[in-house]
Amino acid sequence: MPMNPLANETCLRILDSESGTDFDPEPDPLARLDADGAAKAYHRGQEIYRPEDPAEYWYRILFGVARKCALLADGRRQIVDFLLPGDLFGFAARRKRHFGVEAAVDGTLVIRYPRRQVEILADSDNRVGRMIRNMAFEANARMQMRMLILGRMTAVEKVGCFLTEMADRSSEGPSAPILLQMSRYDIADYLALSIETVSRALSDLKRRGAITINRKRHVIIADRKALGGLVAVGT
Amino acid sequence: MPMNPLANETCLRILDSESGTDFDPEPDPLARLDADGAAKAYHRGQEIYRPEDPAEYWYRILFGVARKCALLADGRRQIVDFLLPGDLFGFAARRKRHFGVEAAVDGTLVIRYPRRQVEILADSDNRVGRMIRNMAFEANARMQMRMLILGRMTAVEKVGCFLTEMADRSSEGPSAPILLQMSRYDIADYLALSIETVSRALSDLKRRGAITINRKRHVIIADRKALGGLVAVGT
DNA sequence: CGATCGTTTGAGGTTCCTCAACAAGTGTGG
DNA sequence: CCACACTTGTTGAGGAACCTCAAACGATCG
Repeated sequence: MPMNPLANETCLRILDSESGTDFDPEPDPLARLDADGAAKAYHRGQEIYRPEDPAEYWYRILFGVARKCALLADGRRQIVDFLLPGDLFGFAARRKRHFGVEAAVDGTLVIRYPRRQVEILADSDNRVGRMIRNMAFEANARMQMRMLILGRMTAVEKVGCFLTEMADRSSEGPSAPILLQMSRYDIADYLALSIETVSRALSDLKRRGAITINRKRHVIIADRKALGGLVAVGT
Repeated sequence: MPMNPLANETCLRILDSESGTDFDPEPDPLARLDADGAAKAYHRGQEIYRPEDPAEYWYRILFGVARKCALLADGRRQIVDFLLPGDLFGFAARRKRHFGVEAAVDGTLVIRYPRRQVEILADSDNRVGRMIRNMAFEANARMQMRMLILGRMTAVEKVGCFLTEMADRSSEGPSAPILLQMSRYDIADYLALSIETVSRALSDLKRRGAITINRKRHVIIADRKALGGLVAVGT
């Protein structure tokens, strides 16, 4: 079945205790935390947390885009994940993180919860615990899909997967035109490509009629099948 | 600080509720499950579960090595993780998995727990829930490190990281000689390289004196610094 | 208007993959 | 015991994919 590995996975990243988890009536138990949360706006490039910061908070994007990234000493950068509205992030076992998170666009709005509060809530209400576990499992599955993309796909396939992922994660639905809020630099570091290759891949997809592009960051998927990197059965 | 990103992360993959997690006295609450578990031996290449199987069990490796992998329709394969003794795997939110797991060596011994039992235990004992959460967070951090390796490292760096990872995950300690139980094929698919490139990278490291190799699968790290891909601070 | 940033496109170079041959180890059957 | 097939791993030659360097373009902003 030809499908983008990340498609239809991402819509349920957070806040979706329904879908398949058994017996979980309450839509969002974590909402109870919002009273303890502090929201803050960030401009593009501003750090939300650093890898060396003690992991005393969990965060949730309310608006905008953030990037979770790792840096090598010689400047090589890998964006591990894009964080979109609704996404919860910042957990760490053992209080230590290994990645930094920065706003990828101006005006990114982030709410912050004290980790202790969340832990206490999780301990007192096992639906919360289960929800957090499932969230972590989902995140894991996504990361694993991304490893397949990073490791075994060509440049054009990577960009195709990226576009369908963004379409599927869009709040406006998977068929809406895609507004790429992040720069080509960010896309390149997300896909482990150079910006030039990203640009060429986009031009290539456009030439083939798989997408149309207006105003540089506005992409419409014309032929979804022409984009997806096919994921196979597991024999 | 020059360090292998995966080094010293992996020793605490499972069974380590101590280390940094706050207030968790019991060493392994999951051990209580062993009564419900069924152990089984697998030969090399035998499937432990398929991606399309309903996720009704969790598994733990007792002996041997397993590989979690994804397959593309045209034969491209990505090994997402190697599972070593002690590693717990097979969780999925929403009962659906996206990867298969197969034994990578003959005689791999795996114990299987009914998912319901684990869930019930997690709900009844919030130390278990916390432990599972932390496990998932650790797994996540590892996957993210692997993305950096897959995306932004050269072939030789990848192989170097792989060797130090295997050394650090070895039950015999990080300084013991490394017995590579998996084939070059598996290593290649783990690192997203071709087998030839893996072979050449190993020869290269040997030529430089970073490692010595006897009997093809027996590697001794001579100069650990010469292997590691340096992970940088997060600005 | 010039300056800057983000993006595209081209030319050339590097890394890694593919194809191929070969070597070493292992098991099988005569 | 050897011959043989088979698997696994190494090494070389050539080619493809992607990166680097460079130039140019458009948009935005002072």
